[in-house]
Amino acid sequence: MSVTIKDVANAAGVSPSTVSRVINKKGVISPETEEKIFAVMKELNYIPNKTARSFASGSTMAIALIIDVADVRAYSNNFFNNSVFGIETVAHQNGYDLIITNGRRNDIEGSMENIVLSKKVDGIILPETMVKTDFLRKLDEMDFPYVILGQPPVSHQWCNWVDINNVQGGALAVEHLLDKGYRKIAFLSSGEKEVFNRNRIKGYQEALNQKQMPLFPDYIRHCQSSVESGLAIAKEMLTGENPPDAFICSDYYLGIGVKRAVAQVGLSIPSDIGLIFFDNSPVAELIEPSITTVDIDTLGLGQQAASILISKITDKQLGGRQTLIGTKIIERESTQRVKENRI
Amino acid sequence: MSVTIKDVANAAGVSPSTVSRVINKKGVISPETEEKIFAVMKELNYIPNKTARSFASGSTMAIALIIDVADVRAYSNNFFNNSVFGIETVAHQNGYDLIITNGRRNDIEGSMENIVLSKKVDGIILPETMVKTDFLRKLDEMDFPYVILGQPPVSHQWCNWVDINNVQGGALAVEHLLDKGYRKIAFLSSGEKEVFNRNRIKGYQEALNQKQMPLFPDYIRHCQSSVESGLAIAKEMLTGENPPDAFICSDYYLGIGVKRAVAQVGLSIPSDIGLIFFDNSPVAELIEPSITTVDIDTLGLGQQAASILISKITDKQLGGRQTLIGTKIIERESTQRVKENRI
DNA sequence: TATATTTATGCAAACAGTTGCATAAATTAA
DNA sequence: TTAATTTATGCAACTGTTTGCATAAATATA
Repeated sequence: MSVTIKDVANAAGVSPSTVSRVINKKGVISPETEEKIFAVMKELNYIPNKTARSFASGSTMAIALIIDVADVRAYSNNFFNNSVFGIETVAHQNGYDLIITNGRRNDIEGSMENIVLSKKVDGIILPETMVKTDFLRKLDEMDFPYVILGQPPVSHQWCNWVDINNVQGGALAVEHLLDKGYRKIAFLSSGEKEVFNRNRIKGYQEALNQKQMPLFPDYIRHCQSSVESGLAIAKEMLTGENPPDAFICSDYYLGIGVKRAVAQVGLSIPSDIGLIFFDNSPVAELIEPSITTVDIDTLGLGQQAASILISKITDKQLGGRQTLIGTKIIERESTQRVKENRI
Repeated sequence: MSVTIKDVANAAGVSPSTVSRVINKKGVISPETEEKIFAVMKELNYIPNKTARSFASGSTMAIALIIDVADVRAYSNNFFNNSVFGIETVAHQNGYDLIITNGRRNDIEGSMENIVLSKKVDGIILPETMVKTDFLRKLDEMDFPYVILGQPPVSHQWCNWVDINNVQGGALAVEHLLDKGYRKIAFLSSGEKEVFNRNRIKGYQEALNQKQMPLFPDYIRHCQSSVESGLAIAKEMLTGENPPDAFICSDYYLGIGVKRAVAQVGLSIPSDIGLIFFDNSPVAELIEPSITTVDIDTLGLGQQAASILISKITDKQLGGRQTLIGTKIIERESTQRVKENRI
């Protein structure tokens, strides 16, 4: 049917093992033999059969990304998109194929069976939200390489993980708003349980403390990730006692909610109220006023995760790597309390 | 090392072939034997080795999606996201794994080698933008299953492809605007070459003809996919002779550009100017006024593509399938020239 | 009861590479 | 010149599963 290593070997007058060694650059081969074999491979259009190689060598040269639809929205619509590109790019550079598999809520065991135990891939990347301690323990027992996107439970804090530096993001947002003259900064989170929200709040609190600003407990509110939720809570806060003069939101749905609330109570952004949301979605620069964001490098997140995973596959002795990907403020109109002095 | 089919066979007192037949539900097996084997498999935690199965059977139970970063934006940010979920879901339901591989502009041959010729997958899905006629011809010669997302060149119009019904989308947009009382409808495309733009324009023209409305050639403008481009061209049209009173845009960047242009020339949406853009991005309902969109079912696109591909893999005799996925109008404020009579 | 058919299972080859070990040839050291 | 070492290659086993063919046992048919 198709050309095999034997055909190449016969045509080149050598044994299949020699051809194999040329392909894999293993062992010592005389320059003439090597040249000859390359020529024959080209002539016969020989492409090694990946399945056979995996089978014989025991390594699949593939990694899997396990995802859950729910996660995709956790960071943003671009999260998946960008991270996948990052992962795929690095994987490809290193000769690995990328398999995408949906964790299908709570069926992480299914993924385990489908991908890990069936020897389909050499390593996996999985989001923190899908982590179950048992599952990680099994992986550890098997010495199976994995990297977590996000920060895992404390029991596994020394495993390989990569996360956005959400603490820093929260702090940067506060510092930026203080810089711009806002003094009463509220934080709307998209959920109490999410580790990333907790970290952002941590950064928010630390920055306020460090700048010796008062910390109002009821300025931290956990909402759902929706425009309606953001609108309702922001409106309540703005019309209550001790209203804030700025909001940091965990995602753009909440941000849009705040924007509407501000309009509804007759105030305006940025002169009365400052607004920042996390994740530099295209929405931020398309609406009016444009919104200052905390940019999170999801592409870098994916690249880093893939890179660490591949290192671990290559060298199983490698110790844990914990990486935080820095965030940065992208300044737009929504935080310009004082008109900018443009040069 | 790990449990193999032999271990199961030994433990159950049968031959490996019998175990294999149980796993694959092939041939006739006595109920007692089957039961026994299932019990042993469970007891030993036996998981078949996928690589070995692929190797022996010649089918990998995997499909690949070949993408190019450029395409991701062609339809929208959600295109990739949603389509991938659609593909993955259907693939998984049928026992297939999904491999994502970046076509890396113009290196479709590289993908061919990496994925197709190396026997890594049983079939591929690839976007029309990556299609090269030679490449398809090679696939045809090998009788290798593939499905195209979008409409391929005429030479391959009878191969398997799935596309959004862009002609219908263009027509629906026109009909909706006419319904709402707009009479001079312009179309801003995101590029002259793109097949989807040409189809949308075709639908636009057909609908206008059918409704016996005049067709102004300079109402069709090809822009770049950017806010700036949309703004510039819309402004030019609005301030020129014979200004339109409505715009259909190929994507939301152009749509936002039009929105800004309308504001800059002192008109307003929807009372003076109607606006619709393609692809129901979240942006559409977050900005003010909210924008009527032509919704394209990218999830369905992916599902359908995977479904057809798998049918083709299963039955190579199967003839070509050409599928158009219907679009629909999602009505919002930007096309309410006359205040809606709410009940 | 003998023969034909069906049912259930085993045997062994095949899939296409990789790799440890053996070995012949070439080179270097003694 | 012989022995030791290095270099280059081949041999053959091995990876885990599938599957065509053979066959024994059970059942149906004559």
